Amino acid sequence: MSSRLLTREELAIDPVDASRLLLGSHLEASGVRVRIVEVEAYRGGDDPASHCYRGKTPRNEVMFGPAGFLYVYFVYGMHFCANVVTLTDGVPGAVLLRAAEVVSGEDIAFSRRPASRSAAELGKGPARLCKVLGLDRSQNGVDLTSADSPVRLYAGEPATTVHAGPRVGVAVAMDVPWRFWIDSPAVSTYKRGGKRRSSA
DNA sequence: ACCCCGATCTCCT
DNA sequence: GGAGATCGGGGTT
Repeated sequence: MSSRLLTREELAIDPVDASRLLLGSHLEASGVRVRIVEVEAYRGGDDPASHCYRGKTPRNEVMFGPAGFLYVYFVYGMHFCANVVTLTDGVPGAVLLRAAEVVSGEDIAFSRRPASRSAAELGKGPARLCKVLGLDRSQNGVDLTSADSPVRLYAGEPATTVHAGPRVGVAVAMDVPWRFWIDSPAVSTYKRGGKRRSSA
């Protein structure tokens, strides 16, 4: 079981490179530990799909800060999604955690998501992943690289085979394959970019 | 004040 | 496996 925390220096890289680093890494919070199996890279002003595309706001502020912090945002009026901030202070970038396998604390994970009908389903999706780890906006901005932090990120086995494809639910920049995943039953099923397609 | 955005659950086929 | 319903917040006007 990997117990080495990833460092801020290791994470201060382009989110596309950080994605490969994060696949296979472990995230631990409130009694549950997961292995990341699917992520998406987001940049800043040059990435129209990014929360930071139009500059800094109170919500995306954490993405502009130093690497190694957790960026949590609210979605659909009832869910949360978690990202690992990358790059350096002043340069926005993050990796969205889309899916993970529960490696310990499975009983707690099931208690947080009673609707799950299999272990693979526990963290199969960005909001589900947050749910099993107990992540919400109160953890926005916590340091993932500190042993004292409520949420910690550990180095994992380097991924051997990494798949890539377009990001989920993103109607722009369909040509950039910045969704990355490794083979796992917990990888979310790919849905083509939103069915609503305005003329953008 | 308004518009746009999106993940999951629950049926149903 | 697929389709429809569900909701609140952020950003811009």
